[in-house]
Amino acid sequence: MKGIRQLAEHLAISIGTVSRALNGKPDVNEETRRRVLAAAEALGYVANQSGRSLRQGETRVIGLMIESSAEAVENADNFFLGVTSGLQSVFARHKLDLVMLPCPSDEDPHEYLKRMVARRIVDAMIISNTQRIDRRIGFLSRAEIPFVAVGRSLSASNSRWIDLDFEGVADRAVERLVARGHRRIAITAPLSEVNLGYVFVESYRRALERHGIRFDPSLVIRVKSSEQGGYQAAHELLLLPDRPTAIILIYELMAIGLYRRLMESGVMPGRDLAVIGFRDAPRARFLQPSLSCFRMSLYDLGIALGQMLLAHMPAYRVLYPNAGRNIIWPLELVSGESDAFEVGRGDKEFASEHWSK
Amino acid sequence: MKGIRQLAEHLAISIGTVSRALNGKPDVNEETRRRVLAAAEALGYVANQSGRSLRQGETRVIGLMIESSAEAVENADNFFLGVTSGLQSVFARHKLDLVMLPCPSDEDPHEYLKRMVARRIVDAMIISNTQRIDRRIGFLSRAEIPFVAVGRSLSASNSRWIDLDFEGVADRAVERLVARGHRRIAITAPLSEVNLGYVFVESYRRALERHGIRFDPSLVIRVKSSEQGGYQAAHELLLLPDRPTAIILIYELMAIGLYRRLMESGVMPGRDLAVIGFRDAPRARFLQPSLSCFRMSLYDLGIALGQMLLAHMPAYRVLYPNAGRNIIWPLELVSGESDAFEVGRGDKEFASEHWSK
DNA sequence: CTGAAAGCGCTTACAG
DNA sequence: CTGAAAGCGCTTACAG
Repeated sequence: MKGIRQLAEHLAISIGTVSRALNGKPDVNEETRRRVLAAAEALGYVANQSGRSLRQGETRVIGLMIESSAEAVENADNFFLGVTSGLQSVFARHKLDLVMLPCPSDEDPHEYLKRMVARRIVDAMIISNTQRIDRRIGFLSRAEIPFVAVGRSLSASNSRWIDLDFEGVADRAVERLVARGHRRIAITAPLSEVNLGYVFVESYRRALERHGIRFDPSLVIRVKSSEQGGYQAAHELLLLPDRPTAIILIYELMAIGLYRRLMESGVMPGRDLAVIGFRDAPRARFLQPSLSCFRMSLYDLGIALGQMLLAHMPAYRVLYPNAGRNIIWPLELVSGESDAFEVGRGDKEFASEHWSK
Repeated sequence: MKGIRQLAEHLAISIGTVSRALNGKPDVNEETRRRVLAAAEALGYVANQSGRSLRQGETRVIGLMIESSAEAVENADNFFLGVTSGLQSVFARHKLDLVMLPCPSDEDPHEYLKRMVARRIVDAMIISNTQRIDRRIGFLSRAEIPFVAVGRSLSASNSRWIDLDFEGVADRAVERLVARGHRRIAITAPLSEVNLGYVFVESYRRALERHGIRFDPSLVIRVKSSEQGGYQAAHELLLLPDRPTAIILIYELMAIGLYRRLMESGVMPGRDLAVIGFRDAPRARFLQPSLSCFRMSLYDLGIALGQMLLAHMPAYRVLYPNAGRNIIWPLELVSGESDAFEVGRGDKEFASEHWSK
């Protein structure tokens, strides 16, 4: 089966009618439609997307841009694959297909995005790994390409994003640790300009200050967001004068390397150092002691992203009137053993007493 | 900037000449070409891919089909993202773009593939997660869509694939363990019909028999290829009568759950049970004791896949005369502590003595 | 070396 | 309810 012309010929009918029947237009005789549909099915006909796209000015493809740099690969977990399922469940209802666009490591993400958009491979985009200043946002806005960002950005003055609740996580982590007597609490931050690093550290700073603890920049440990980075973070932490009694990680898998390095030095997480992770991951679930961390549903996040995107595409807007502008995505604390102890000024007993009165 | 017509108007030149200049056709005045290129750059013109595709009958997009089922997400690591970089380095030379096509969990992979191909979103495909019998292979062959599979299949009688060297891995793992006195060696296998499971178990069986060890089906532990599956595998192993002294894992991250379960029972990997993993992964590198496993370069695999695919696309065939049909991809053993001990008939001393003479 | 024109496979006003 | 025709944005024989 080649094209619509052959199908029409086979049915002895015009291509216009075939097209209308296939696309569910109302003004087609039901018997005709039935025959067309049956023949298309039998002959395996599916409309050539290039023809449709050219005529309609849309591709019915949504792009999810991800990074495939060496570091991204090294750190990769299932985040985007998890989100993908949720996105697809929304897009499938409108016969939109999702493709993942991996930006090569040696290409500037902004240039890559421009190329993809200009080529008109997709109708709309989901971008991620948002930078503090991100030129992609202005570009997509000016080009009038509907898009949603995973992660807020200073550049996103007038565009849509969903971001994880870094403030909430930092708040609750700090509060929990302070309640257990911790005063010197370290935190990890990414090396790159990715905006979540700024947001997370700032939230941590404010949370500390609310509890009357001075922010100490030397307790912000900048490392890669990977297992390796966790190992490095533990290494740096152990070298700090007046060693912190707790650490908050920005990425759950860092706990794997962190635990390893601590144990090499005989420092026991959950006894000598409190550790709180970020998202939970299957990998981190097998850590011993189990990791206190924050949980979320990637699938639900995907659904929210998909709905928010459709809410800003002219063709679907009316169907998603309630998909608000920006969302801070909540995470739920999962209590583990990695921070299940109390510290005091001098000894652990003091902390317990102090705490119980 | 809209289309080629506007660009041509702006240059006071015909669209045909603009097109030829942009596409590097030889019969264009160099001065004209320079002007066209400069104007395109200045005005941000990039050819609309739908128009090109329709006219040329090709999209210049290559698809990499991956699974996004719940289990795939759960088990996901950086395998495909790693391969992606290598693929792109090959495709970039020919201005081909790579998109990842995630098959939704609730859609049959065969139907999904048909839809993608029929819509003509891509010119060629890389498929993965090859099943023992895989209808996608016959479909792509009949449709004359160039493709390469990651993983061999019984269906691939006349098509191209690259697969990991499961035989070599099983051989060397068994040989290494037997040399250290092990006779009861367990192995994990996937629950699904994915072909690598069959290949791996069969290679293990043959390796055992070469060493005069009878194959015992009860030592093939079928679990999910994930951390959770590793936990389950350890659980089942501990319940086996006449407990095995060694286990070979088909997926490196299983070691994380396996270690956890073993340690819960006071069984120490590397002392009470020898463990050999498959590929190494950043995650598994932090295990203690360190995991003996097999290493490979995902980037190089991506390059080989890309070249093999291009070697079977009419437009590029001549450029890749040496990209053979099928490749068994070698892996290199990385010696860790997880199998660094010897066992004997009765006690460890015997084995050492036996071994040293 | 350049221009004018055909046509890739569709969808969609328009006419009947 | 159906058909004939235009046209989406390109590339490419063809003529000059």
